Amino acid sequence: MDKTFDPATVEARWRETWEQHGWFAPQGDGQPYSIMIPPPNVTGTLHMGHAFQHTIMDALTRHHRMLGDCTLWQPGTDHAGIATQMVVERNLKLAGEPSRTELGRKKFLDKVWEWKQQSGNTITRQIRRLGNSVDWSRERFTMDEGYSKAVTEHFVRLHEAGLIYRGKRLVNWDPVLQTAISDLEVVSEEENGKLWHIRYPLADGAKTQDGLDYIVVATTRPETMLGDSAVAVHPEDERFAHLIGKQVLLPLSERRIPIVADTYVDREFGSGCVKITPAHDFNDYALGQRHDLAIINILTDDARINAEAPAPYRGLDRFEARLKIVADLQALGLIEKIDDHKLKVPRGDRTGVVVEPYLTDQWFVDLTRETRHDGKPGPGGLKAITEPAIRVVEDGRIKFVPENWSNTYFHWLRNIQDWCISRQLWWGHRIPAWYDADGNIYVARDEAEARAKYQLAANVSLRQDEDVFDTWFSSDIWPLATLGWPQATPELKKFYPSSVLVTGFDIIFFWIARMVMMGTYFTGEVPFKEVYVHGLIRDPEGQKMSKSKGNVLDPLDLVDGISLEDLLKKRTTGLLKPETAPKIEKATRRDYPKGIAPVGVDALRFTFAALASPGRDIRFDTGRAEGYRNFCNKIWNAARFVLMNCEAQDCGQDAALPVELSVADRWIVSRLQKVEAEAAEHFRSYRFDLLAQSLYQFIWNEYCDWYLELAKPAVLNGSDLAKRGTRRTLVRVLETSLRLLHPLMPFVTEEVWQRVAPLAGKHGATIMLQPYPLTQPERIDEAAEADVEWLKAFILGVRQIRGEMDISPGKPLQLLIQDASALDAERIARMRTIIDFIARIDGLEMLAAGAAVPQSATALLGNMKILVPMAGLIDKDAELARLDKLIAKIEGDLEKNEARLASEKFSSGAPPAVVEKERARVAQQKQEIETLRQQRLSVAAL
RNA sequence: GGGUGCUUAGCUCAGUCGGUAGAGCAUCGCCCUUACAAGGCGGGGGUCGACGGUUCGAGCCCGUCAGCACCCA
Repeated sequence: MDKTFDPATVEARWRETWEQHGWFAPQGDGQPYSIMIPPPNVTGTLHMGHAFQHTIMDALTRHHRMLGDCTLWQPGTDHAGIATQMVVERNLKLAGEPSRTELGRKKFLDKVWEWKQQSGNTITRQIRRLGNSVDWSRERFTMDEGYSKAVTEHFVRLHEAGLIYRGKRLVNWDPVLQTAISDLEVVSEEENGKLWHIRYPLADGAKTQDGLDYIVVATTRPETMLGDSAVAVHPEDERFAHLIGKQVLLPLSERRIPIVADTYVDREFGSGCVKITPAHDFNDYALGQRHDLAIINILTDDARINAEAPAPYRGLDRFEARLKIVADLQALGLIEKIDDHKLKVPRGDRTGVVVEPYLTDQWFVDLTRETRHDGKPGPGGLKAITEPAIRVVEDGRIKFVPENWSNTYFHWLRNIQDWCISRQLWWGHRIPAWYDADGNIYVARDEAEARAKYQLAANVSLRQDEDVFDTWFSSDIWPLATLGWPQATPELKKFYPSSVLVTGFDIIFFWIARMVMMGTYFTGEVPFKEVYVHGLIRDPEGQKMSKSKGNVLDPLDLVDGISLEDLLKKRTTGLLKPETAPKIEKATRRDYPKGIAPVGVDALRFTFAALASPGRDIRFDTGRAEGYRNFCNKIWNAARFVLMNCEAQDCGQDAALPVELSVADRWIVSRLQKVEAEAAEHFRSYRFDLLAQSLYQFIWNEYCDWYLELAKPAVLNGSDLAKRGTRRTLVRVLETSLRLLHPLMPFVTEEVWQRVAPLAGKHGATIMLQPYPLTQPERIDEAAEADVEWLKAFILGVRQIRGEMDISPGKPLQLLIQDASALDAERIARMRTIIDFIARIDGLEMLAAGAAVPQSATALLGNMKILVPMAGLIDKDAELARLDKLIAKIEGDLEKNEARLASEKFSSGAPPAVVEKERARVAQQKQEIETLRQQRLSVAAL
């Protein structure tokens, strides 16, 4: 074996072997365990969030596979309608090719498929590199034929059940993409704007209380006044009570519009009068419905002023129109004042342009009605879809981890709106609805079925709806359709419901809730039993990682390493705002002055696991990853040691031969049982951080730091029986540790296991199909643990003297022991070989109580004094300083403890056992101080 | 405005049942000791955000406040 672990070669070899052997596919007749991958965007690339999420899913998958479950991790990708269409459009533009609209629908879609062929395997290749054990033979894409059929099917069935309707509604309209987008795709942030106070003249000679012939409305969007159909005041606002029912003359448009009263109006805001534009504001729309107001749309699809508006404004962009309107109003003397104003501006999350509330025909899933929207008998969406989706979480059929995410889920579902599922895009599942010349709608699985179903003559010409479904209205059946739904396949029967969904909180609404709705609606069963919600990966400053901020990390750059120059290049090329490059460069130089050192996949995965504390985002720390790379190397070298000492030796594989187990052997086996129990518990509770900590601690601090050292004397000089026992323990504990660790660190464990397993009498083609270690409580040996704890304390005492006296570790020491208890003496006698070896002792003398002691440095172990004679070795002042430090430390503690014990409250209030423990501690500390003081006196007297 | 989470060593984070606060990285000293210098051994480093309450005892339970982050309106 090489002296250091080289991840790259090991990874390349194993990920191919595993996949080629088909070991990722479900096998055996164990109980089913399944995880559906949250399908990444097919044209995307792997980011840190994926790598993190996949680490967790792979750990769970490998764990259950090793437990003998029939385990499926279902992979696949999503077509990501808007995102992909935008990417392809941008590529066309960059390449100077014809635009989407110039190409036309069919040719454009060919281009998208081309792009998918070309870049669609980037992300799956990246997933492979991380060793993720997904069943590639079952890979699905949401635009696959079978999947698309399922999407159509679920739409048609919902439609037949009266849960889908088409209607003219205000939607969020992205004027660049020229499509409706959902609330969830709109991000509203506070921006600096203006509040225009505009005078609306009163009609018919009406006057305000102050005798003015106009009222003032305040608006943040003056251009919408072209579509005003009323002015509203609060019904209890005395200032305007006499004007309710009167009319104003809308400036510029010269239309008469009514003054209405509605409690929606905030009397304190602006002038207390609000202009009402039902076609261009959600609140105004609702108010307009209540008051039966006209709905006047004044915008085109690309947010220009349309022909409804007065001629001078037609064709102007909405922001140009705003300028002109304000100027014209000013010229007319109708601007009362203009204030600075902060307001929430809604922007499309893809384009960043201001989104318009816009009145269009769209398809909706009913989620809010008690009964069917079409008046036919049967439940509406509230009863049929929404309430059942709430109930399955309430009654525990779905459990969120951490639990409190269920509140977010409930809150959203209890305030839900109908779901607009149509998008004015080309890339996606085309809506299976056809229109005849009169605009009648026919919904069916295809045109032929539509004709048959609605008994349409062959000569009736039908035109299919141009729109496609919202991408989430296809991934909502991901757990079903990937398993073959609507067919009742064996896979569906076996793996649905899936065991757990692993995902980020940001898509609780987008995806989780919708899978629950659809899964439960169509099968009566939940799509997954648990939802593990993980945090976000952030940069070292705690910022979200994003391309535009230039702080993204490619997980594979951590795996392979990257130079500062290459990282800079990656982060600053192709920026939407090239002017941010210097800032990005500065931050990058600060965070990664030497670039990023390669750590390998195992270390990256282990880092994610170690940082995966529940309910917490992760600031990614490359230092931590490097620490875990060292852990891989530690394992590697521990294995080298074990192999050097055990290969071609008798390692006790033959169970018939007798063995002798040392106290160290029994200790490490006992500790192993406890770690196995912890691992099981931490997997059960999704505490990957604690799991990582337990395994790291056991392997490094117990197995490597202590057990390998303790084993050395036995392996070198022990009897044949002892050698066999220790070799067997060395090999078995290592082999077991590798299996324990395998779900987190698949590569290094596989590579090492291949070499170590035969020595442990294990034979198998791969560690990934070996049983996961389970605790055997009967092998816990508290006596051995106590012995070794004592032994470690003994050796620590000697090492502290060495360390602080600057005595070289190699220099053999003489020890004197005084005031040993019978147990101390017995332990010394029994473990003498180990003590001599590890502490480098070449003489140990038990002194009688009260015997004269030469000048020595002292360590205490209980009441026992471990003395290192000073002659020629130890500096008097150094020893005095050391003793003073020790004494001061114990005195500090003692003072606190004595005060506590002296308090009446404590001795009468605390449980007797606690008081007793405290007494014993105080007595012990007093004794120690006394001993150390005497020792100090005798050293000082030198 | 409503909600959630966070605040612990210089940095990144654990801390289970309330019983004297831990890890990694960084730092200091010694050591290239036969698995490992990506290492070994030893050390230093803390008013657990603030205040109040419950309790014999609070990092942990309760309340108030501050700061930060996110979600919803």
